[in-house]
Amino acid sequence: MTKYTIRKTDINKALKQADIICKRNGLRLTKLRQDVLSLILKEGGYVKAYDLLDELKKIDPSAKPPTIYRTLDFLLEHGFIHKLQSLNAFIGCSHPQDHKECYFLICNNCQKIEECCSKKINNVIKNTTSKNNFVPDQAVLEIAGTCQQCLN
Amino acid sequence: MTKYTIRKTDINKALKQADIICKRNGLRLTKLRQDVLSLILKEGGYVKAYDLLDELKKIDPSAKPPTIYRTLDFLLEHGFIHKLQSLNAFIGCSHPQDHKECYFLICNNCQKIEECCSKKINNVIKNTTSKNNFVPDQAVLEIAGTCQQCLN
DNA sequence: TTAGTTATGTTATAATATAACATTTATTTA
DNA sequence: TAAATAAATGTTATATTATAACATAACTAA
Repeated sequence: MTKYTIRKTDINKALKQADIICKRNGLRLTKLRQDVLSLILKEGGYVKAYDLLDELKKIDPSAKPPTIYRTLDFLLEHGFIHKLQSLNAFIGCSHPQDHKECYFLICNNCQKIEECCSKKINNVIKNTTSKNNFVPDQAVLEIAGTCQQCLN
Repeated sequence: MTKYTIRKTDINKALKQADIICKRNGLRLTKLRQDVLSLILKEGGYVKAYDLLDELKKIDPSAKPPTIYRTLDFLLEHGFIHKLQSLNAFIGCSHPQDHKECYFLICNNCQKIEECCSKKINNVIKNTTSKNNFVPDQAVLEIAGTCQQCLN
């Protein structure tokens, strides 16, 4: 079990890492993309697209829905963020180089998100798909419930 | 691995089963709820809420978005259907008495959905949550990719 | 039978997301 | 380096998904 939780101190690290990955892969981490990624990372938890748009407008008043959705698409495509399908929300990824899929624990009480990626989960997905002769492209695993802290 | 796929011939069975479950649990399977469940089951694959609304309007022209969403909520709550979070769509359940959670294989090519529920998946989810001291309420697992038939 | 609850009707609007086309900026190549 | 190409962003409009709020009707239990 590997736990990842983004800390404020890790934001710059994550931004630098994104920069490196982009350079290595011939991707353009434009100011807009940096700004949006930075806003998402700063948030700490998950963000809704239109809340993010409101934040972005403080930097660039001309920003509009396609501005944010296109940027989110870029960041998603290259693994810098993930989409939480059951919340229609987005969250930064602290380890974009490690893997494509991320699995999440979502606390219904405090809204905190915990990544819960593990090889065991990867394996059970692999076994499930291979038994069905199914070639997986993307796996979404989101477990909602109550986190440790909220249980006390 | 248990595979479930709804066949046309199973629709009536599923409707009757829903009826029995409702009676047993003091739930009211009203005409509206039956109609909507029937429309979803007849579809075979997944349905979008507004497409369903269009179908329902043929039976009840006064149907409006809240009509369909409230009915979907009832059907979801009692496990007669499931929501595919990554598609914003709904699909009938052929075995509502068996379990609450359903896991899905989603073919990006032919749009066919296959349930892929298994104890192994249940177990890995249990292990993941217990290691995190997390009390799960609902698990979403949706694996998108290419199905067997579409590979040929 | 009337009080309470559950379900439905209805209007309006909120929240999420994309299509389509114009313009600008970066990259490639002649 | 200039022109051609590709990639990113700007902009308008609209599509899609979902819920709030309040009125009425239908069932249920006392």
